[in-house]
Formats: sequence, structure tokens, C-alpha cells
Amino acid sequence: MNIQYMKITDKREAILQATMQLITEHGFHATPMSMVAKQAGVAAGTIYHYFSSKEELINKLYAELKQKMGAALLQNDAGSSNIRERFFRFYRNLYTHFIQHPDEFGFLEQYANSPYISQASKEENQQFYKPVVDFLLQGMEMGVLRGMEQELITALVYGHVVSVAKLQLSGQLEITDTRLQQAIQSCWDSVKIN
Amino acid sequence: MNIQYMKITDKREAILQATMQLITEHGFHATPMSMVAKQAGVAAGTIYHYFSSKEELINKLYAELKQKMGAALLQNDAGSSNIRERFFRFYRNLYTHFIQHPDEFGFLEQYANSPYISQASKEENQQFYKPVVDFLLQGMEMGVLRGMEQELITALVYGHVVSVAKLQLSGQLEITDTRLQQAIQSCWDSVKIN
DNA sequence: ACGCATAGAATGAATATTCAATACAAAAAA
DNA sequence: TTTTTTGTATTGAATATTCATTCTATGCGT
Repeated sequence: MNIQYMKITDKREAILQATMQLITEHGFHATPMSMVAKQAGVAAGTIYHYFSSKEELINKLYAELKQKMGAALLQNDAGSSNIRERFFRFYRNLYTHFIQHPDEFGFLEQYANSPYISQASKEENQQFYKPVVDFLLQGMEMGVLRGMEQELITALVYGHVVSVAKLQLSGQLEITDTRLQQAIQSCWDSVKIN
Repeated sequence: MNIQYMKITDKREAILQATMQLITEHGFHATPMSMVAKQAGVAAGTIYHYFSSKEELINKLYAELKQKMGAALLQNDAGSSNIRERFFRFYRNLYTHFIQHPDEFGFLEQYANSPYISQASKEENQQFYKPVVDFLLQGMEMGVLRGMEQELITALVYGHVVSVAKLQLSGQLEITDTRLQQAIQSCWDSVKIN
């Protein structure tokens, strides 16, 4: 925690943030390291002091963003036994996180749909979801949620939030609070037991 | 329809198919034109006889695949007034098309999530959905489907199919017919009026 | 003075695109 | 039927650019 360490963190963070912004805007292939350096306000060589390669830089960034997302997801979780309430909370948390951090969202979506990085790297970071997965399983045991494979319900709910966030962020449809409420209800209806 | 024309079509198709396969496997940035040429069995220069640039090649490919998808979506549509039946049919059509053409699916997903190509190019090809959009609007008018913005319901349903297809294609979860039925029911429950 | 941090030019490998030369198929002429 | 002509299709080497990465020199805090 000394000053030296702070500085390190500063530049490292600047590099990560520049990478995120540029990749969101231009895509993987179109963001050269030189551009990252410029935007981060460092020399190209400096990047290689913190990351051994472009690939490692991108993987590290992915891991950090996934972790941040996991944290945002769990905010203000009452931990009550009301499955529906918690479900709405989690949905809103994730949606709000995406809207408040569009760069992170853009990067994560590109990463998830790109063969640029190994499948293994993608799976390594699923751990951050665990509390929510547990929550979903609990909902099933309590007979509130449908008995589905964990992979299926996770993918469906996550995909739902992503779809709504994309509408808002792309400007295709303004997601008012009413519409968001409607969307969450729709998602809930797709997993709850009737 | 003379021999000359057939030949043109042949090479053009070979180039498009090679592009699709390679991009699905390696991503946009990692598929050089030289690799496309090799896989298509033509010289690099030949590609430029049919497409003015890599970007145009990719855009043309996207347009073709989107059109194919639109056609697959509408197959065997009875056009009956039973909204639920038609909904299940459309869902299954789309899902089956994705599973039967994983390369096309992979390319479309990458394209949709990449800033590589302009937003305009993406929107131009939304026309192929029109019959299904009309169907959804009809379902709302009949009081069977919830009153939602067209953009919202479209995105939600499409995203649902995509999520399930990804599970199957990534090998994360084998989608048996039972699970598919369950998934479609879940999607239906998210848009129908209770 | 020591050692990590930073700079930025240099390097070497790729890459998209161009271009001049060649093959080819169909029509025209002989 | 043969020969010539014509325009398109195809090739693949050459070009000019771009990029990830390396390396040597310099800065700077302790």
C-alpha cells in the first residue's frame, strides 16, 4: 500500500480502462496496443511491464469485469426467503450495472461472443455467479421456481437482462421504469411455477 | 444462366462459405484474406473480383445469412389463428435452423456483437423478420400476448432462442427434446397474457 | 547508488489490397 | 470446321501499411 504500489495501480488501471473503452468502441482487432498506450497516457512499452501480451491484458480485464459484475449483482440482497423479491432485486442489480457501465457491458458481450479467447478462460470466471446460482437452486427446492437444469435457467435469465440492456444502450428502445418492471415480470413468469 | 454465370456463382459461394467458416472459428481479426482464399480454393486476388473489400465481403455474407434465417423462420407456418401453436412453430424453426447451421449461427452472433460493422448495416436486414413481427402484433391485438413494444418482445424472444442454442452448441448442456419443449414453454409464459 | 518504472524508437512478422500477366470461354470471322 | 478476336476470370507476387513485441536508454523514488 505504499506510494510506489499506488502508482503501479494507477497506470495499470489506466491501461485496463483504455483497453476496455477502445475495444468496446472499435472491437478487438481494431484496437492496436499503440492506441491503448496513447489513450492510457503511457508508452507502448509500459503496457508490457504490466501485461505480458495483448491476450493476457484482455483476459485480465475480462476477469476483473466479471468480478465487478458479480459484486454488483449481490448488492442489497436482503437474503430473505422471498424468492420473488430477491429475483427482482438481482435482475435490477444486473440491469442497472450494465446501464451504468456501458463500456464494461460492451466489452463483456464482445468477449463472450468471440473465439478470440479460449473457452477455458470464459469458464474460469463463472465462480462469481455462484451465490445467484445457489439462490436459483433454492427457489426450485422451495417449489417456487421450475425444475430446470442450472445451466438453462442461468442462461435464460442472464440472456434476458442482456437483451433488455442492449435495447436501452443501443438506443433502439428507451427502457422506462415501467417497461423495465414489465420486462422483469416477463422474466419472472418464464421461470416461476404457475 | 450460362456456364460463365454458373462459374461466377460457384467461386463467389466458395468465398462466402470459407469466410463464414473461418470467421466462426477464428474471429474477424484472425482470418486474413489469404486464409479465406486458401480455404475457398482461389487466389487472393480473385476475392477482389467479387467483393471490393473485406468489409463488403462480411456485410454481404451477413445479409445472405440473415435472409436465409428469415426463410427458415417461416417454414411450415400454418398461418392459423392459433397464436400459441404458431409461436411454438416459429421458436422451433429458429432453434432448429441454428442447430443445423452452427457456422451461420456463430458468424451472426459475432457480427451482432461486434462494432466491426456499422449499426446501419445491422438494421438494414431487419426486414426479414417482418412476418414474425406482424404475427406478434396480431397476438397482442387478439389479447393473447402482452402489450409490449414490438422491439422489446422481439428482442426477448430472439434472445431466448439464442441462449438455448448456445447452450447446445457450446456443449454446456445437451438440449433434449424434453428440455427444448420446456424452454419454449418458458418463453411462451414470458410473453402470453396470464 | 540501486532497482523498478517508463519511454519510444527499432524490429520483424502479418496483412489488405493492387496490378500486370495469363488463362479461358464465347462470339465473330474466315 | 478452323482461326481470330475480345472481354472477363484468375492468378500470385509485389506493395505499402500496420501491428505486437522487444530492447536499450533514461528517469525517479528510496
